[in-house]
Amino acid sequence: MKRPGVTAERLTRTAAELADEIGFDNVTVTALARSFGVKEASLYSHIRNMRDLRVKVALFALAELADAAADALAGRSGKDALVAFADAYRDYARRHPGRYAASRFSLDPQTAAASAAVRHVEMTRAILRGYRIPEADHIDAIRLLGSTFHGFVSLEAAEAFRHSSDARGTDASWSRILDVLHTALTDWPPA
Amino acid sequence: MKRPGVTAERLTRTAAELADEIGFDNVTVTALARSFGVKEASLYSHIRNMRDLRVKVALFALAELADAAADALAGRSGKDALVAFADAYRDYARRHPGRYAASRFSLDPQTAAASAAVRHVEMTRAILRGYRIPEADHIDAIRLLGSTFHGFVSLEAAEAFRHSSDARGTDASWSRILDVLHTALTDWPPA
DNA sequence: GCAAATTCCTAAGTCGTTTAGGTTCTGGGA
DNA sequence: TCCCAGAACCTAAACGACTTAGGAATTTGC
Repeated sequence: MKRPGVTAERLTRTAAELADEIGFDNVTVTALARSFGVKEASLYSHIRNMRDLRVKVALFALAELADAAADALAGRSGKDALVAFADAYRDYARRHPGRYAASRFSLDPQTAAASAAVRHVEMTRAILRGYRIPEADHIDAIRLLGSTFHGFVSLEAAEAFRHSSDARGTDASWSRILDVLHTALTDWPPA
Repeated sequence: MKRPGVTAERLTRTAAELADEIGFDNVTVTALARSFGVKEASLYSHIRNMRDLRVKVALFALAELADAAADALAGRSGKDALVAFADAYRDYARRHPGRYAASRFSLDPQTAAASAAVRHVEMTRAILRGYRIPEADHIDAIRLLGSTFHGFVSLEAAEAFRHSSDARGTDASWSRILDVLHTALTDWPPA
């Protein structure tokens, strides 16, 4: 009777996949144990508790997303970089809604500081260097981009754009918004 | 032995208050029943189920937020209106984090169409009329503002800005972002 | 081939959601 | 006033999710 071979890593991966299928919040010990053909209690040899697992999935998703963004960014600059970065972000969220939700899981300070979230900020900062924005304003610009990307993507995921009076697709709005952001960064208003 | 006098309305209000204290996701039948001095099962005379209650709280929050925004908007126009509207949004989210989270609860199409969410869109559209933006682009601008506001506010709630290398407060970034949005709307790039 | 460490199990307790069905309170008509 | 219909509340119980304790089985390394 061979053992299923559960490990913390496989648990994290499977939880991430499950999250994409049924939603991050619906990933449960029961469902996870079932997909390994194992009893619930057995999982606790590998994870401390459910929160611990969610953190692991969050870190996994953050790293994966950072990798995707880095790939998209490679060799690009200026508006090209901005769009590629933004698209990588949105594509990931649409391809992996559960993992994206996981990446939004609120981490405690030290965990966050040691996570790939740092790379996200660094990449955003790299994009900003393609524009003439005072160093002191970078933090504001980073927050602007982060807010807009995350806001759009999460509203899109929640289908909050579904009932706009206008039947226009979200793709068109997205590229328009990137145009606007590019212009805004280009003509960054002085303090 | 006087009866507690539970009603759907009081349940909704209490759930909203509770959400602000302990978080929208942590509002449970048990906690709610306890705060009314009543058994769990008794709540089911007033609501169909937990999801039903969450929807009620979402509608309540959406309406309350729309009222606050409308107040803020009264008598203002141009950038003044934009900033007042945005501030109303952010203030509400900070004063009532649980209700704000509730207002993000994904509603089904018909419920959403009958909700105060419609007023939110209308108010945003009203603000846009203060700028020279082609009617056809309004939907994009609405989505831009909605994304940025929601994105900022939710990242702020998740304390995602906490560990930015820069120790700068979020207030400064917020007002800067509003400046940038104002400029972007003013110099709306042609298609 | 054995001992230790690991993996997995059973059993059980807690908490949250929900239903079924019974009891008690309340208001309005006879 | 009395009563009775319907509303408000209850007990009991099932189910699912999370978690711990302690034991059995399997794998690993010597």
